Amino acid sequence: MARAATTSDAFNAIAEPRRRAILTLLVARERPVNEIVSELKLDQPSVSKHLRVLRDVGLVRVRCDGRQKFYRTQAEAIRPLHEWAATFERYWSHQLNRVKERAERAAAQESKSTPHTGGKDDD
Amino acid sequence: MARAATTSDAFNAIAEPRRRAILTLLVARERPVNEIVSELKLDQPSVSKHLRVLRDVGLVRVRCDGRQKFYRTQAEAIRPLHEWAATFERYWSHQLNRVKERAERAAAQESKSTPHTGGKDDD
DNA sequence: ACATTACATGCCCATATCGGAATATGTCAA
DNA sequence: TTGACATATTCCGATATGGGCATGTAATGT
Repeated sequence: MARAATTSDAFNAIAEPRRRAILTLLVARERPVNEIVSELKLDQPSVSKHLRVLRDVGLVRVRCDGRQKFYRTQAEAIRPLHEWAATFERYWSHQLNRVKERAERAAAQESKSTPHTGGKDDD
Repeated sequence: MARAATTSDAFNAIAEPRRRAILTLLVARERPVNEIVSELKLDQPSVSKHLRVLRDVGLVRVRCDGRQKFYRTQAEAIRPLHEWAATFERYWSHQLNRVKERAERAAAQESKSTPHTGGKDDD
């Protein structure tokens, strides 16, 4: 087997930096393809292919008007990502708290004696 | 060119479902490799390879003790992902609000006449 | 009808991937 | 030293990718 298809998942789809750029560009308002091309300075077939991937995983929607197609980010599709990442939030808070506490202890010590070896801490 | 390396980015690294599983498993407490193997029912070389990728992008840290290596999720490394996704939060809220408003208007109308064509709404 | 505009798709190629199996490295124990 | 245990790395093959370029298709204008 090889890597999972880019279209298999929102996680796989957003791994590509240009696709993230496209999503960012299209979140505020819909835009026709040529505008994405000129704005991000990619060539048109490339943009179309990226849009295809994003479309396949529901990260963008299209509205057709004459010969133009207006794409727009489907923000809800990013939510699962956000929620998955949020799962880890309390843990990085923990770590930050530990760092903070240590800094505070160090500062308290600093004003008394200036030691060079801190107390024995985890991580 | 091919797809960007899995080790090029946290975004690329977490595209793989098993790597996400590993991160989830290792966030609460550190574990030796064999425990990851038995817990997730993957074979050992596979786990070692995934850990290598995660390590390369700073998503896990290792502590060596004798012949064992204890891995643990480095939660901070997931933060950029969370923040990138959070960028879109207000937009999916918007959409939800619009849906909600429409539902409320519809409900209000419902109690009066039961029309079949709503007002002209965007999206 | 014909040219032009706006996108989408197809083809080729170099590359990185993941799985599987084997093997290498490193540590402890007898 | 020899052997068992814990983990890492390597080689292989199949596959999907993204860039570049050409071509296809649909809608508009003249």
